[in-house]
Amino acid sequence: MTLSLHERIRTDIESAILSGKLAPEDRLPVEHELMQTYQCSRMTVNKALSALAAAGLIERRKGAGSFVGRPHAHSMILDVPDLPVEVAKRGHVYGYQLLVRKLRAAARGNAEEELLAGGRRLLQLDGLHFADGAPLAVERRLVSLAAVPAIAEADLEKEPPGTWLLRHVPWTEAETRISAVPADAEIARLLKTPAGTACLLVERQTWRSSERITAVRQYFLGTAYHLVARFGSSRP
Amino acid sequence: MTLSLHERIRTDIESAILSGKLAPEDRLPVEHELMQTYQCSRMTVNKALSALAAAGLIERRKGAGSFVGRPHAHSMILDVPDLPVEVAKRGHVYGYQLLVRKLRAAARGNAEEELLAGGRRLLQLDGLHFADGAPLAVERRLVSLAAVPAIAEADLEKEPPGTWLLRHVPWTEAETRISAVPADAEIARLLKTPAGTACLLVERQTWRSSERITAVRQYFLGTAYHLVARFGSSRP
DNA sequence: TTGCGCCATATGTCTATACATTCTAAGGTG
DNA sequence: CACCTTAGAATGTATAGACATATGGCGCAA
Repeated sequence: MTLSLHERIRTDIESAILSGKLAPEDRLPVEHELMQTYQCSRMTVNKALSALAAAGLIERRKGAGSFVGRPHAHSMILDVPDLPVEVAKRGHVYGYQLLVRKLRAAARGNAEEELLAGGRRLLQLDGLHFADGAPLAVERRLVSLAAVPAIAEADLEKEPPGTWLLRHVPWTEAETRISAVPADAEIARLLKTPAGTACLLVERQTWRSSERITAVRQYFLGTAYHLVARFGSSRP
Repeated sequence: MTLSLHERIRTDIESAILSGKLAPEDRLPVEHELMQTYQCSRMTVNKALSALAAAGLIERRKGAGSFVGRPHAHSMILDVPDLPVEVAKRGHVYGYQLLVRKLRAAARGNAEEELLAGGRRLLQLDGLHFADGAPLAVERRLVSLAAVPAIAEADLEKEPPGTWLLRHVPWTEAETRISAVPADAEIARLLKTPAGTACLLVERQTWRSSERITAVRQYFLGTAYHLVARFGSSRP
């Protein structure tokens, strides 16, 4: 793969930063120096530096120069995978079974559900995810019909609602809460495991510019699933 | 705030996509059309579209055109906070107790430990995190003395090693694995909870440009702690 | 009808230049 | 010494043009 010039400049500086050759707060060469170094026009250098700034690796200050940004030491990139894809990637056969499909109003007094419903009805979708035929996770999802009317006609028997939503509904904001809980009687029955088994609980809500789209609770069998978050080196 | 022209083009298209006016797989106007629409040069249009492509909102195919991308599993930002700070933020009093401080060689046959040690010795640091006096998490950490010789002299009785490392050792890469496990006998005893209690297990390794620095396992009391990850489309 | 090659189309990259905007530091003044 | 002004430095934005390269459709030939 031959890199274009601005890509080469970008990766050169990127590796200098990641290897520690350039420390946080260090000043980068100014654009005119890089023009000399790479024998190219300022626009090309600018494109490389702008990309690094967009990625958060450097900070550019008009009139002052470009500086290596401090690594925001407290935030990592968490991949929020599509389950069928993720299961396949781990070499298993994915399966899905829809258990409950129910059009209903928001539960009275449940502020979460009322916010999600937005005055209209909710579609409740409960289901089971399987890996190699064994239960992997129980999913309880609510979808706002106000936000996604099209889902009323979707065929969700084979394709899990998460995948359908991923393919049809763009979102602008999402929040995921991760915790560990013991399986209650029903979760345990569905996952074919003793009650009290440690489960990874993933709760996620998604919005499209302040309009709530869906809220989901996924109970993963603790021993069968894990999430991975990364910082660094995985930059496209 | 007055947007520059390429920002205006970008946000125009972005909102058209997010609002659903432009559906996934739709074709965008070609660059020359946008030049007409906005009465600007091709470079300006190109900058706007390139930014959208870098953000994953659109896909550009040389020779074919630009297309709205399928909404895909966005990566989310996971806050991995410093525990003392996080506990204080939730309004509790933080405490730490060092249980084990042991200089030792890597366990024979344990590939993980041997990689971390890099031929030299490891510092093993086990401890307990408290919130309002109640056990919150058990931590088992290994630090490479090859990478961080200074930690041999650090006072780690009061300050947890994670905080010390954060303040003294820059790192470039980290990987966190999150799962749910039942507490074994020892974890349960330390957390003052029955054996088998659901615990959130956070395993993290950090590197400084391919040199391993530290590996840590933290067992959180499931009912007392959770992690939050966010995705927001608002770019700075 | 099928397959191959060509060409219009669309994006990718780069140049050279121009002017705007913002920050820094030097130097002069009270 | 403190404060203000100002010149220069550095990035931000935009233009017009040039050549490179991948794509897909159309027409021609076997």
